[in-house]
Amino acid sequence: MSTEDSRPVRLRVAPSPTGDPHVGTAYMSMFDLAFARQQGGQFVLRIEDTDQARFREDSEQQIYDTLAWLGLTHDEGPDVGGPYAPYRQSERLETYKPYADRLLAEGKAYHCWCSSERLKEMREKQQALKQPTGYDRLCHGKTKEERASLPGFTDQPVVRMFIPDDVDLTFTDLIRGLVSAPRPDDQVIVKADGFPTYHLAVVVDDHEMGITHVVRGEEWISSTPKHVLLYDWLGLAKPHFAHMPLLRDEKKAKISKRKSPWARLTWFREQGYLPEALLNFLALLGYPPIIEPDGTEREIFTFAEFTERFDWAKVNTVGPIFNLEKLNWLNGHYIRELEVGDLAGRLLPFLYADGVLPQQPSLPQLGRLQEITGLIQTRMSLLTEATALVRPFYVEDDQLEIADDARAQLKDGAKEVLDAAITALEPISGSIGKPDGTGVEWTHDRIETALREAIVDGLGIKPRLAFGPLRTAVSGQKVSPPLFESMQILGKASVLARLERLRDSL
RNA sequence: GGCCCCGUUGUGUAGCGGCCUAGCACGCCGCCCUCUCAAGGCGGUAGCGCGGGUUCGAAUCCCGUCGGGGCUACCA
Repeated sequence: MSTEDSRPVRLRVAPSPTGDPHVGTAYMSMFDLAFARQQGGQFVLRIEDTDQARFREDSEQQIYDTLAWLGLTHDEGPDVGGPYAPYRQSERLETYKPYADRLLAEGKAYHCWCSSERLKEMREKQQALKQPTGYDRLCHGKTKEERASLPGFTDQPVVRMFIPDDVDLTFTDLIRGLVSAPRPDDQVIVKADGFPTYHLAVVVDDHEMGITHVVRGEEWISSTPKHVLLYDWLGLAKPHFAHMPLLRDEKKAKISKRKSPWARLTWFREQGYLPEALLNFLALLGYPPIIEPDGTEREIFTFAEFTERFDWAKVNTVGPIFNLEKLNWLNGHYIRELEVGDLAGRLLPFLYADGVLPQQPSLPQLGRLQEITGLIQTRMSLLTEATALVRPFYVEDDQLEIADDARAQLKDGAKEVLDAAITALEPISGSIGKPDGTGVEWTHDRIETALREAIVDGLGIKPRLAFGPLRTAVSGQKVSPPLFESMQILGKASVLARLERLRDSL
């Protein structure tokens, strides 16, 4: 496998549009892209839609959207075109036919008219006898007429590979070294509907598109001998193979969209994950952190840093379990690193969706959001968590909902505390100050000082007890962003109205 | 069942024959800070699946065993 080493490096990701894009697609794409970029090569997106039964209309667009969201942009693909178009297998049907015909003509493949019922029966019999399953070659060497007289015949034949006895079961993998794989069955390469199966299509397309490195999940190891055989039969240069470990769920099974919500790529965006956090997290699965020159490890890094040091040999062979807790921490970390304005902007779609802000927020509303964001930045691990924290700042004072648990924790002295707070805050001017910036009195410092004097010193109540009722009054919640800063943002009128409202309800 | 891949704390990983009384991160627990909750700081918890070898010496090499996973489709 060295004759093709001089070719420009080209990698591809080849998802099937059979539903929501899978997180594994992003995982593969990231490693593809990293290596392609490092080598100055190209990254191709090919849509493998040969399975007409499972095809889903909107799936392809979602693949574009989610990969773009993650910044895993392809150089060539159905949507952007490229020198090897078309990039959709369903549009390349005529491409595969000559290859299949050639195999047929050379006796390396043969027609098979066996009905699916017969094949099923045969498999069950083999299973029952504890035999390895595999096609029994009933159709091999027979003409259609000869075969038609036998049971289990269908009119439309498939094409099968005729696997030789001495088929090479080993191949070299970039990640695993020398790998041996199971002996293949007489694999179907063209279906009765004329569509190629994955095995034929992938080999032909990878060859025609000049793919030099095939990166895919570990589940493909067992199919690789078939592909190697096809390359050899067809006289094509073989690509390098890299079989990535399989992402697994907490039960250690291959992650599936059925069982794990996070198998769906769209889920992450919906949940309020940052694409940079997800990417960083994915890079940590089955791959070591960056080791600094001084020997310390660093788990937080950009895609560019990852790309720079990327090495296939460092990819682990163990399937990592997808651990949401670590992702959540990472996401929180990335949120904290964001510029406040940037974060506020990313919050907007969620606040619209949750009805906290109108689609066309006013300038003051946006200005207030900027201030609030600074207060809640360390208090979220997901963007979706902002809603509950932000909402109290945008509801009318008499519409503020007081949560049951917040009301429940109010002690007997709450009314007294609220009264004292109102009295203490009344004298502070709520004016917005002079144009030169002076004259502002309603600041969190002033508010805090006044309240401490009145309640902690004046009433002799411990701080944590003193401010609980105020927090409940102002935010309606048991926990909230810092109280005095919140009061500053809300403004004097609002704060007093809320304090009075709670007091009056007691 | 058959074939193949894999096996370091709960999770992600470092380790590639002596530097390991096994490091780092997340999680968890405790303390500090503190107006709540976070964030932050400090400390703690827990692991080389097991059994044989090889070797002066094994988490690192070999064998077996057990365990997990994948494939076994006219799905990818």
